[in-house]
Amino acid sequence: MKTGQVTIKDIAKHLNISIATVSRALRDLPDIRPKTKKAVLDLAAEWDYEPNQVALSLVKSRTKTIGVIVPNMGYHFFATAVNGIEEEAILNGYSVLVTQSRESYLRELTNIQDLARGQVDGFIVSVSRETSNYDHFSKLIRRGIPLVFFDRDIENLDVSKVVIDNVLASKKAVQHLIESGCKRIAILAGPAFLGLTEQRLEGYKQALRANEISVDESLIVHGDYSHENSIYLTNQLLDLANPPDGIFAVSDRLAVGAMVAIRKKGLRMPQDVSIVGFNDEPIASYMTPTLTSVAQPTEEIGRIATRLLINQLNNKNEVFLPQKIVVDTELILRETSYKK
Amino acid sequence: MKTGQVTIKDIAKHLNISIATVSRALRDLPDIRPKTKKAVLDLAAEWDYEPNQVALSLVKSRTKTIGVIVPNMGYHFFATAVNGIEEEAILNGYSVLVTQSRESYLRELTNIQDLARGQVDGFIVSVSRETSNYDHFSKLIRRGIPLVFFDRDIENLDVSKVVIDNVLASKKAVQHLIESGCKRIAILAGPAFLGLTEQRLEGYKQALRANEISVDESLIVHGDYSHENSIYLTNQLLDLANPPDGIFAVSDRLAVGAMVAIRKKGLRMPQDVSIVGFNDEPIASYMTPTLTSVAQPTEEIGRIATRLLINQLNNKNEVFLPQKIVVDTELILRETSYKK
DNA sequence: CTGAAAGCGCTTACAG
DNA sequence: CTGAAAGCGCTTACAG
Repeated sequence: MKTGQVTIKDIAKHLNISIATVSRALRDLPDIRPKTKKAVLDLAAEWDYEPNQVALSLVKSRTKTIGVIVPNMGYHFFATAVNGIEEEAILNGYSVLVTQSRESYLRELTNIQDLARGQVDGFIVSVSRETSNYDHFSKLIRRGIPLVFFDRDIENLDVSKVVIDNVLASKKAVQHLIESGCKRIAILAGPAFLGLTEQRLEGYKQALRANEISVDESLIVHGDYSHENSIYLTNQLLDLANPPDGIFAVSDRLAVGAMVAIRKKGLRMPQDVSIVGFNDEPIASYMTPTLTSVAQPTEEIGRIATRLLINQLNNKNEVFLPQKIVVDTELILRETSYKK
Repeated sequence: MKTGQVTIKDIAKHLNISIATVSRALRDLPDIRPKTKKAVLDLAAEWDYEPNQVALSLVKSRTKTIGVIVPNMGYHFFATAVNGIEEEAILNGYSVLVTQSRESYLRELTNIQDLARGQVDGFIVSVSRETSNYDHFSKLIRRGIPLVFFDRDIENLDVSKVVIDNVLASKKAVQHLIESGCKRIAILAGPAFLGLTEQRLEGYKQALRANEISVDESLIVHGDYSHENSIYLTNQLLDLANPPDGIFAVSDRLAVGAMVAIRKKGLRMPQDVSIVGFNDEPIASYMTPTLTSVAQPTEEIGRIATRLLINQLNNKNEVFLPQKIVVDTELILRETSYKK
């Protein structure tokens, strides 16, 4: 009985054959005497032999592993997207290595650098809120390491991406609030400087303009996605001399914070204030009242991103044409807004 | 300008020196002529050289990577625990590779097998609900690959673990319900056959017995942690001829489902039914009414597990004594139960 | 059907 | 201060 990690060398020595023969037996290659093969397989089983992937990766110059970097797995959206990525990766014989940037540029940078040292064949990334320097991505491209963005992307970078039409999704949400009778609609717009934030803000403005409602800057508030911040911002809105009667939150987390703040003020939803969230997380159905929200096909987004990446990986020597896939969203009507 | 992955061989050739010298220059080792070193460093920077971790791992026979296997990152508890693991790992120069079993034994098995092929130095695992065959863990131990359990563990296996005292935590929760006036207390007990389920059920029974309340089997219901299932089970309880006036749910997910079901029946909380959940997830504070719940130091649990594992990794040649760390829980009182 | 040799990208004694 | 050689665990032509 051998202890510790068993190698083909150990097996070869014990059986008095060459490592090449052991390798062939283990991989079920032809041209091997049945008796030899059986001896190798038996001993391998007895000794719990497992091929060393690290050695294999070195020989093959590929790891069959995809690196995924998301801001935070605690966000339901990312946990779901990663599930889609994993499913699709497994289907194609790939493993997935997930790391979080925790919204820190530095962390995103080191995660990329670490994994880019040969541990993964390519990356699927949703950019951290803090990231405004894109050199780490450019370097990846320069080094020929495939990269696909999803959800939060970066403009002007020659990579594939899968996103939703944020302008349109946001416009539809605000249009719904207008149609259900809201006159003063505020937006909890998320972190400033995030491309996604700007797009959703743009959709908000477009909807107002289309209905000849003037944009009131005091109804536009920015901030991170935390619960506490959302409560703080909502109180700020409700304390205005002329408070909003509708709030569009660009995430369900923000919407939930808003609901808690509104309830605490003794206001009713949707009678006093209507709310629309974004992402349609499970919590939208758990709240009282249940929350109207913009749904994205989150798992599918992960799957598409994975397909794009694997496709690029499989055609590394052909010319690469970055693709931008835009998936549809759907407004799910619930109790925090009037149906129309 | 070189394209593709640059190696020390490329640099050595271009500079007309040996790879050993390049290696030394890159790693800042002594005994190297400043001029040589500068030439190497400059070229490495120009060419975006990154050392190949795969090759390094092979040479060093260790990857400095910890494999983590959890049932589901979508559960807030595991997302939080993994955050703790990551923090502690980074602090010690380790990377973390996270995979999900998705509550599937088969998936847990293949995840372990894949990562055990040299990709990680050790494992931190919370066992899948389905797992009743432990051979994959025994094999790990036999092969000398360190393993630490947290939350959901397995008895009679020679490994370290970090857990809470589930019997005690559960007993305290039920005692609280009794003290706040509940006469008929039901338990949403989670998946049967999970060690953790049995322990929490045992605590429930102990609390009842200590108060001379007889155990009514119709008030004990099992099932998975899904929202739909929780609603179904709660309806079943509420439809009893003699329905409960208190429910102890062994997870907040179950408690939230129960709350939705109770609300739909037009019952009030805590006036008609009191509720206590488990884990004290953020959602406990978002619900209306806010949810009383048993809090565990989840991040800290992850950190402790990581410390145990790294410690074992650093002392591989010494005799190993498995440790069982039990951390404290705390009952957080909120609106779904009467304070006393 | 089997083995010797080269190589994947790196580190590490050992010479000089 | 630098290089040649062996080795980490494996695969892959190439001989025989």
